[in-house]
Amino acid sequence: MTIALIDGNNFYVSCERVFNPRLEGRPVVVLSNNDGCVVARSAEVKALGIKIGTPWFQLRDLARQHGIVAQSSNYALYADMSNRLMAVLGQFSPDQELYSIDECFLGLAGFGHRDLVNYGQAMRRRVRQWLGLPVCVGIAATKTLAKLANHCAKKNLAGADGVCDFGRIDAAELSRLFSAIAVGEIWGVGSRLSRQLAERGIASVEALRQADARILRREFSVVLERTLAELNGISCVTLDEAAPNRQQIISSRSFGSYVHALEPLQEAVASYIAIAAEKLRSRGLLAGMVQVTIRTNPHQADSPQYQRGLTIPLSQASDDTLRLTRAALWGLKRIYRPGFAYQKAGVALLNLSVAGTPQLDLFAQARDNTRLMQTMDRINGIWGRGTLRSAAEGVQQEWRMRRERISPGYTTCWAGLPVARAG
DNA sequence: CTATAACTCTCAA
DNA sequence: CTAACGTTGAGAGTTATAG
Repeated sequence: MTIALIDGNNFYVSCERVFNPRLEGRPVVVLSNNDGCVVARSAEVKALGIKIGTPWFQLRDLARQHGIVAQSSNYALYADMSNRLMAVLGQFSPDQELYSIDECFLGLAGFGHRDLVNYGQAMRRRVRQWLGLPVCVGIAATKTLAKLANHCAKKNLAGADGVCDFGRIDAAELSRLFSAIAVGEIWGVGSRLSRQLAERGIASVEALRQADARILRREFSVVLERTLAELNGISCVTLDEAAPNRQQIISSRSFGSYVHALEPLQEAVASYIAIAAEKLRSRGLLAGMVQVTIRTNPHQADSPQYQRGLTIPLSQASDDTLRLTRAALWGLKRIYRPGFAYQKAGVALLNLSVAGTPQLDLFAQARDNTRLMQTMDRINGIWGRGTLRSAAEGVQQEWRMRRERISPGYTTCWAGLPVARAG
């Protein structure tokens, strides 16, 4: 089996640059929701040593000093660019697994072996020409190795020019290459495992590859044992083209500023339910349980802390925003305590089942507002989310998150387009 | 006791 | 100007609970 992993370079930053070429060559970061932390960095920012996840307010001086441009994240834009990216890459293989917003695997079985580097370069050229986005390509025998090859392509290791095919590198050179890569770069090896492995003298990819499977199994987990097999070219993680149905749908956000009273919390929870329920319906699912959570700011250690959640089972699975909202607000009332500065609320839809095969409740009373929901989704699909919404979501919504540096919805909203004035 | 639900921890992007 | 630290999803392993 041969698998390619294609990954966007600095994806969010690159999306911003497509529509704002003045950002080209300048240090650019994209911030998380609420303009909180750095979630994407241009090469110039990485060169300054700024780490992913750094709170933006800690960077103010450095940013001024180096002229760093910060953008609020614009997920509508990135999702739209992602769809286009996946469509272009899908032209290169009948077997495609969408893995994340900027990554996909392509199955390259039966593509021959000599031309794969060229084939990868062809992908890069087409994506660059059609979308303006830079990507890198990793090619290898397993998903884990393809991810690692992609890392090499990004870092220009082993003479890669944006494409790295482990199939073209001989065993001795591969060993040398792997000895120079930290074990934490491996897919599935996070910070904790890296530390524990290092304590046992396993610090590089090569060291892990040479490790004993039984010992890894005993001292760590099945997962790491699988990773080891994958590193040695034995495929354990299959290419999944059909995305499985969701097990849960979550919508949670921090507030733009602290919230104390119950009413704004109710508005936020109702709004988050509306978002989650819309996603639920778009996937043709029903929720059997609704979970609601609220919490204060855990970073503010000296102010009173409170965190609670409650899961509410529904008598009958539903995709009706109004019914789900009632359940969530019922739960919120039970967990809410006055006297705290709430920083975040969230909802989750759980126990999901496929619509059309409902578990009927003999004693069911209320009926879902199916037609109303369809109408609402259609209107909001045309005019934007929240155009038609339940009164529970509120009007002013002062708790809404900060997005002070948002770019226009270039591909998703007419108002976002720069207009050339006549005369 | 077992089976499962509920919860915690880890990882990923 | 202030003050300010993300979101969503999954799987494995552990603990609590029901029968």
